[in-house]
Amino acid sequence: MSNISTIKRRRGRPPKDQTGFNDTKEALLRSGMELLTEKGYSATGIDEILRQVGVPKGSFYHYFGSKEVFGLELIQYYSSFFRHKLDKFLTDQSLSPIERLIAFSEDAVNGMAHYNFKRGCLVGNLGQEMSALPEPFRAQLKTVFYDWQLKVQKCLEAAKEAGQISDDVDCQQSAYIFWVGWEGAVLRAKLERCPDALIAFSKFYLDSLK
Amino acid sequence: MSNISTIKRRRGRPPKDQTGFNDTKEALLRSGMELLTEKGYSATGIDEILRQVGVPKGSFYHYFGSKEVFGLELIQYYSSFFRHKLDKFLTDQSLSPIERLIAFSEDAVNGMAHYNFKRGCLVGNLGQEMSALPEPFRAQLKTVFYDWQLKVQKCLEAAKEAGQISDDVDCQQSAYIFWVGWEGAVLRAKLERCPDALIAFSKFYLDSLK
DNA sequence: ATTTAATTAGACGATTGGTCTAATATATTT
DNA sequence: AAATATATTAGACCAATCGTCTAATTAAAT
Repeated sequence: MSNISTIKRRRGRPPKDQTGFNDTKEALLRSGMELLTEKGYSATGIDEILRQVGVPKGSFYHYFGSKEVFGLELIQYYSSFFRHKLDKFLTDQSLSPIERLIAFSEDAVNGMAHYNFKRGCLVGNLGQEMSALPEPFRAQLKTVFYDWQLKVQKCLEAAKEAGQISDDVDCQQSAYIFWVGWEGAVLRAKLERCPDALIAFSKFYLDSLK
Repeated sequence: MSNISTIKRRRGRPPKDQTGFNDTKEALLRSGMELLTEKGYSATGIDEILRQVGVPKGSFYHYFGSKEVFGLELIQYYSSFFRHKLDKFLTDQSLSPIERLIAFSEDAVNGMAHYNFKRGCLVGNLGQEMSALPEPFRAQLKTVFYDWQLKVQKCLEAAKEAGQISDDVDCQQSAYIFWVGWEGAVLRAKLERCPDALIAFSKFYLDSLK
């Protein structure tokens, strides 16, 4: 099921570690990311995360003041993970701008297929749950979407420059629409356990740019 | 907050009621619909529904064998509620086919605004939560989407007939896309607590039909 | 009048969620 | 090296949640 390391940690203050890399905290975030992209915030219990990582509750509350704080850090964690993925595709100079968008969407299809369409997008999941979430989540999630939107916008501008898309396209607005629709497609792909919605939306969207 | 009737019910077998209308069961479904469209399945507790309606647990488990059964009935309840709304707009003969779609989306904007963008779409919410839900939910949700899709498809075919949209439009595929994107827009509207996404997607979609 | 059916009332046990304090081990200071 | 401070784990604890089950109440059916 999951391949998170469950090495037993020693009690007490750990020996100095110049790498500055925190194993337990990292593992908690990784596990949280897995579980929350699958089931969302409310449906995921702390105990579940703990069990998966193999640490007791004390560790969790040592690193995170509460589930809410954990959630907020997780958004950051996920968003920086996803930002890299986006950059990898959307600034790939070996591809034309439109090819970059296609590459991103193909990768997403593969990614979702890899987990049998059980995992979606953390940001989308949390957005859907918004009214059950602590209010501070909202601002954070909006910021993340805006960040992603900018990256798509840049890519569209490059496409326009290259004459791949119509001059009439409003790149900012169109990038906004992309994420609106894309999250809908991810949702639907999870429901149908198949990539149809992702593929269909991607095609539909790219056609609209001509 | 909520205006569900919390009339105290009498204990014991109720007097015969030829209307066949069940007050308590109806109230539980109504309350469930409110809470689940806001917070989803996992985040909503049975006790919360009970409290809102003002009945004890015994009543709940008298009418519904389990939370799962309740959820499944709720999907039916919501879907028939929504079907009426869809029909009201999408078969309104006083409007042109495209105007019907516009009317639907305007009504949705008003509806969401009315609840301060806290409530979304029950079916979308549950779709997002899918991996945390009992498996029988999946088939039911897919069926509902298919039903809605057919209604939009009919409307698009009428639009084509009337020469309002391009002959090239694949009405079935386009109706599918509509719901993919629309659910994304609802999600986003909830997150941003404003109708921008709904309006933007609606415009974008209609433009694509030309 | 008696029995049967429908419904509410709410106690109960198992499980889980989140918080908090104590125990333990290493680092730092003197 | 003894004393103190810091980092981390261990897990007790209480409140809430879920689902079950029995009793109580009322009306219908016989």
